[in-house]
Amino acid sequence: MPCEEQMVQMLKEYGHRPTPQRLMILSAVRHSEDHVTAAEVLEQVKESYSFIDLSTVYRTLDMLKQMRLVSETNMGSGTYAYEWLGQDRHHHLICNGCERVALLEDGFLRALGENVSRTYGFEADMNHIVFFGRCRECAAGAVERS
Amino acid sequence: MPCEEQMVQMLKEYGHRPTPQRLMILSAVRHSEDHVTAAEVLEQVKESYSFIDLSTVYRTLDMLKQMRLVSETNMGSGTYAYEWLGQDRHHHLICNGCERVALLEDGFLRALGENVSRTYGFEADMNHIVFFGRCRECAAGAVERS
DNA sequence: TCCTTAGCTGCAAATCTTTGCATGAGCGAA
DNA sequence: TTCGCTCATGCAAAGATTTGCAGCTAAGGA
Repeated sequence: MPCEEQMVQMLKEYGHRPTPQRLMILSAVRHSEDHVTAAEVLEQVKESYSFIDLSTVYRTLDMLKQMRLVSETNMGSGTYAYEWLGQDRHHHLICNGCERVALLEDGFLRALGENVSRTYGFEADMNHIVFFGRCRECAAGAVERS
Repeated sequence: MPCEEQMVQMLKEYGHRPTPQRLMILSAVRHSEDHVTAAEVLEQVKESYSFIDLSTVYRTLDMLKQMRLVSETNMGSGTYAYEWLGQDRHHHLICNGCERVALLEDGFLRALGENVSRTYGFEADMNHIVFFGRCRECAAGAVERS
């Protein structure tokens, strides 16, 4: 009960209309365990409303990103993952060698964000950052790549 | 003279063949003042070799990225910018509000990179990072977006 | 309640990037 | 130098995301 109303309120606050489509998309992202792609959101919403269009999903996700309710992360090969920004901020380290995904504690980036803010007055969105690079094993394996 | 040979050497070292296409693409990126897009590289290479294909450009840029000779940066609206990684590492702060692009000194990220390396043993590519967020002015302007 | 206006949506098309495949070009061995 | 193998390329098609547009809808004022 409070969840949906809260969302409606939030959208209005930002001058956005709380349309059914938006609420469905919002709910789909919010109640996902993990990152989701736009296509996955589409599938999920289609279960209750089959006329939903992918472009609407993208547009809504973009809006949610602007509102900082959702993070958008480039996962490498041309796809984006979206994630609800709950309390537990976290980030990723993706290895270009073995493609393993490791967790990066928020502390590192929070510190950087504050630093940047102090220096440049720029409020960086440090919500869900991905750094690409090489994990210990692949770095040791030296010169071998894809 | 040394420039081209050096590149050939580098490619071979990594087990890649120094084909004419690759050398042309490489040269195009290397001698660009600023970031370039794949399409811009294509145009430039076409001046000397009109059969070059966009997919070859993408594939080569990807290879150069793996070799850490070039950085790939998501510039927002679905396009990527590529840049030769010379001595002067730098990064960007892009405002989601006014789309202005500001410079971020390398020191901030070098520190973070070393920190991450120490803690996780992960060698992050901190070559050309972009953080999105809000600049001072837009943050002050509060609730107004796209 | 009805009207007006601005904002949204679905659809279709455009962009940008990636991938599959057959042909062709480099490189080392003989 | 020639042969054979592997890697690269160009082309075409597939994916993923963005954009333009006409019709539809929510929200506030009359």
